Amino acid sequence: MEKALDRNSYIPLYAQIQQKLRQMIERGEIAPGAPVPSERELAERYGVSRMTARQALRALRHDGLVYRERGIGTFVARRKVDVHTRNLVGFTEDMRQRGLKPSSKLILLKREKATQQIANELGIEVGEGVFHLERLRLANGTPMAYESNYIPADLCPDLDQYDLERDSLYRILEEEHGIRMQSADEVLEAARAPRREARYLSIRAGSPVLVVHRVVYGDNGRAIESVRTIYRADRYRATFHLTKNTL
Amino acid sequence: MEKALDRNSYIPLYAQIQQKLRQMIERGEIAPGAPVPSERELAERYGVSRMTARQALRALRHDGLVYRERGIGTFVARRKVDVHTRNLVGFTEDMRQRGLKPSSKLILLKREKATQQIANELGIEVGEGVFHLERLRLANGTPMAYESNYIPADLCPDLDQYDLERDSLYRILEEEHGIRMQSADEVLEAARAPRREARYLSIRAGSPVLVVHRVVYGDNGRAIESVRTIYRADRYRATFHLTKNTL
DNA sequence: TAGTGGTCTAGACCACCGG
DNA sequence: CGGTGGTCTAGACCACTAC
Repeated sequence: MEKALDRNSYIPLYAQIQQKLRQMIERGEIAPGAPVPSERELAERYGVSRMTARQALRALRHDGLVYRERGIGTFVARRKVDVHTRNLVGFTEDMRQRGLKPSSKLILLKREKATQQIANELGIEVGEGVFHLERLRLANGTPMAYESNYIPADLCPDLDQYDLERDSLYRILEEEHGIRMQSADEVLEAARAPRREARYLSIRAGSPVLVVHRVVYGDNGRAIESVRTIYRADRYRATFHLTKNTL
Repeated sequence: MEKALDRNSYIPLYAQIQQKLRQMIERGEIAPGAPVPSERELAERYGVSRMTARQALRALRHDGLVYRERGIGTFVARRKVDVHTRNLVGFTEDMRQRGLKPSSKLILLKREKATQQIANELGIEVGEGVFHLERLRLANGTPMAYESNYIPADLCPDLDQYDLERDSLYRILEEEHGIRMQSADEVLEAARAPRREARYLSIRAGSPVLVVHRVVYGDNGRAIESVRTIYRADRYRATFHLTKNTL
């Protein structure tokens, strides 16, 4: 039954329960609309307090996998649209979740001084060092997006030492520099493709594109990067799951 | 000092604390980057347990108003981009949050039988009754978006009795029929404006538009509506706040 | 009435950080 | 060292739902 939790693990108990339930749901062992074990049942089954079981269910609800009805129970959500949940991942992971093979072509990697606008977005002073990174992003070998990043240079002074065609920026920041993303603000708009980016994307200048501007914050509240991504409108749609903030 | 909570209110204690803190932050009484009272301090100040104070801070973090650092404290977030948090609100409330005056022009309100696609999106059977609602949405009197809704008819059989030019659909569903939204899936893409909608929006056919498809779920997990909104790209940008799901 | 989720208590230990 | 947030306990009462 593999019901036991590892109480010595560095993974919190609620996260272990969450993980088990997530697997059961994603494998289809619990059908959409069918009930998930109640808080009290989970608590008894795994030998934890009800508050701990509750935390697992709350996280699943936040991800949109279940919905909860007072007085009735917790049920597997019946999703109607394709959802890749878009949980604060980079291009590399985003493409993988969509079943596509990501790759990159490095266009530019240069240390610059922050302009007024970039400084503002990153919460640093004008003139401070930033890395400016531009990459063409491909999915299964064809152009998907054109991405322009600005990263405060002091966060990662050796960024130009890495192979940013093959490596993931987020992986470098997280695994090599211990910088973890915690949240992000995103602004999405439709626009006409500028000539230069259109050429890289193999589309006609003026074609509609989806422009995503994202500022990512680390767990110390500092802005980690400001990135503008221009997606081909015919190849990319952004998906989100929204919840009422009664957490 | 107005520190007291109303323990007889139907508003939970954590929500009352959350509300007070939110006000203080939005009024600028606590500067960006400055610390918010700690969990233990809030607990003592308001005479609640630490778990209750914690729940208030967790909700504020989910909304992106604060960030938390283990071993240090909780701080007011330094936001870099304009954020209207887009917390599962309708057009009416969205515009108000942006400081614009919303209005509507009713184009169509008709009871129809669900097509395969609509039935699929709403999780009902093909041929079941749905209301089809189309409205031109204005902000400060100028066209902002063209919206096409489908709502299961059994949720609100008298929908055609309301004045949907002046009333908010979400208000009717919530206040008149007790149907509360709980979550939604959204898919955003850029496209060219179709001729018909372009005319309503006063833009040229083929101009770029932002297309938002949203399926809203109620607190019983049922789909409440499926809506496609075509926004003028030059007037509208969608904003989101994303958080790592470590709630 | 029995079961559910929502809220709340009054503690506890831990890892982490600053001085 | 004291303070912070992160986790966890073992209860409790409530509103709500279904039977």
